[in-house]
Amino acid sequence: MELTPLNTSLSRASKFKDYDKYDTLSLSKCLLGKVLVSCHEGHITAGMITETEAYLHDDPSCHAYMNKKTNRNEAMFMKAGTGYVYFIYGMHYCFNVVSGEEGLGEAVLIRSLMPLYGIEIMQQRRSTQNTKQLCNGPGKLCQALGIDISYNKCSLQGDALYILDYIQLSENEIISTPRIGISKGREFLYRFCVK
DNA sequence: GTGATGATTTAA
DNA sequence: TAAATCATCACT
Repeated sequence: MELTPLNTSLSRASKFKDYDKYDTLSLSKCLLGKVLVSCHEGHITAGMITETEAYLHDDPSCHAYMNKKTNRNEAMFMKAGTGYVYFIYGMHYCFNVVSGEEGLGEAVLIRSLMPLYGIEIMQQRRSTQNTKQLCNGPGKLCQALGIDISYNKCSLQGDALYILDYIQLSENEIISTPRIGISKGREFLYRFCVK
């Protein structure tokens, strides 16, 4: 697929708002093909979501498993369409979209993007020219889009970080596999990728 | 206060 | 394959 500049189809795309209309697994698939946009320190960067993972409330690998609230996972219990950002391995941020009923504790981890806009800024932030290496990992895409802990608990219906409708994918264009980097809950096929 | 751990990335 | 690197969490 060719990279598309923001000034054509994206400028006419509408902001996705129906976070509370989907259960978490549906939202994980629904977000594939949409575009995550950040306006950070005066720069717009954006990429199409190509990989997601679902974290359900009754799933042992979920930060909110057993309805356990901690300082870190507080955002997961907020309403669908809230950003949940956490810091891990002493150096990386991961970005999630809170989903499901408010108070339930579910989210969709955004694992990979196809860079679409602000690629030079992403290259600067990531310290690499290699476009394929800009957003192909949860920590990488956060660095590329300037997503840090200040975006935790932000509304994704605002102007700083939001999602645009873009490409509508069908079920047979999505593949499901076990999630990456977890020790529990490997039996669930909760990782979704664009074929 | 202490110690183990982690939804990762990078370089070797 | 292993090191980097530290906030977060549970608690000897």
